[in-house]
Amino acid sequence: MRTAASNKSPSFQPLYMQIKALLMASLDDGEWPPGEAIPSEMALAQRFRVSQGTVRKAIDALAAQSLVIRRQGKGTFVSTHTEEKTSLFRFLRIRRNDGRDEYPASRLLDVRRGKASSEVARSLELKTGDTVIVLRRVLEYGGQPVVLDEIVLPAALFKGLTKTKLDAYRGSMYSFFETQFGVRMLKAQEKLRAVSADAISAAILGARTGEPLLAVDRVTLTYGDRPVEWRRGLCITRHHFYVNELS
Amino acid sequence: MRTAASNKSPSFQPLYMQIKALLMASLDDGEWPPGEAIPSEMALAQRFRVSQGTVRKAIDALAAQSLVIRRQGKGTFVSTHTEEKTSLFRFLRIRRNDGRDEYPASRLLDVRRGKASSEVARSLELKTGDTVIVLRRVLEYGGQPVVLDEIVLPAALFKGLTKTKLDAYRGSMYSFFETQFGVRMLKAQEKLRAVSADAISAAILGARTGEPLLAVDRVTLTYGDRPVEWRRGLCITRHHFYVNELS
DNA sequence: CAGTGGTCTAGACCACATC
DNA sequence: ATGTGGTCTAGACCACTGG
Repeated sequence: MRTAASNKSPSFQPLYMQIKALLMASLDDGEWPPGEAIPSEMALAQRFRVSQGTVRKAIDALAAQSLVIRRQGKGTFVSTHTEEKTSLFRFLRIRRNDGRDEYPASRLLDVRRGKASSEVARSLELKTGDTVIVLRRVLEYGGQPVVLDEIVLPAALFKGLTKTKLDAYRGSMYSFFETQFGVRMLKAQEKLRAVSADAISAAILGARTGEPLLAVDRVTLTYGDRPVEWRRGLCITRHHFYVNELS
Repeated sequence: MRTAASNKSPSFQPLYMQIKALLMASLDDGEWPPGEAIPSEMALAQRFRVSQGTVRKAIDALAAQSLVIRRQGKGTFVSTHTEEKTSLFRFLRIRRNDGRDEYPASRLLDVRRGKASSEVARSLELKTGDTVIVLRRVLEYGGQPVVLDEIVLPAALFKGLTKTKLDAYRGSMYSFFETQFGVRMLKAQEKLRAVSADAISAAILGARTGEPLLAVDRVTLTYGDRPVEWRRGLCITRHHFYVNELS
């Protein structure tokens, strides 16, 4: 039985992909907030008038992208940067040399408004000179500074962001963005290079000027692959490293 | 209808996972060589006396780990480092700053036998002092040296590897390992740091002594997560970077 | 216990590749 | 025309969670 729209061969898209797109649109709209359960597979099957198996494939595809998390016996939940460590620090790749697990503390240095450089504008799909918010913060492991981040955000999406508010917030930065501004960081593209520490960075990180640092440039994307954050992290890799899995 | 072995609740494993394990064992045995097609889903379903859908889930799981590649209308193929660019350079994360696609040429410097250091022994699950083969090679982009690799292999797995044979081989190093020694590189774990160029590396890469280099330590695994390669790459990131996608 | 996601099956049909 | 993987359905049953 086919009750949903049929699709002849040219530019064919499977039903479950169409369902997936509908679900993604609802997620983008905020119909189900982060951390909450989406309707059950049966309920969604009725809503879209397809079989449960088709909804299942659509949800599987969303789960593969970490947009939702399935929990057997409980339901399917919109993923979030707010809850346990594993989702709080989903994008954090810095580890200790000695293998001990440790999650860093964040210390905010300053928040200012500025204008997008041409490089940042290109990355964030803004016009050069558009207003941006620039944060600097340090990640500390065991009290020692390890990463200096400069974070650039489109001002239009983060109206009213101030140092005071961020300092008062308890939780990760992405959790803050998610709960206070409804901006959800879904995936990111990073470019890594080795650079020499400049005097300012060296002072903040307790490094020598000229010491090699790992530079991590990140563009973070939300629904529809819209870029919403640019950041550059400078990491001192004396006692830490950046981890990656290839497959 | 359930014709295959049933499985009561304690330490339950789904049928398709058992099938997946059987398929992986056959892959490890070399029953179907890299690049070749495995039997059709229907044939496998009959062989294991399960439904086609169950075989499908097992193969889907293998495909998700890139152990096989599905090609609609043609079959399912054992993945390889030998064929097109995309699989030849599956593990290569170095890109040009200007965004142009380019695949590097490899220039082998030397091949020698040696003894495993304690660090290498730990990574490769050998005993300190076990015999290893050590290669050094340079990756060149547009004729310019960009990466200096030191590659350590357990001698027991690569008997008869010589510089002459490797120089004569046309194709990537992993393709060489796969076709000549039956050692298949399936996944890898990398640790990245920024370091200062020593005099030797600097000379080879055309860098200044002390210039920051990206150090990429890699342990590569084959079936059963057995480590079969340790390498350290030193990359000059003036005109190139290491790319990574987070999700 | 009821409700959720997870597995397994059987069969029909579609899209793609090859002959 | 045939054979491959890909989609979709419907129904049965299993495993996990929470009241």
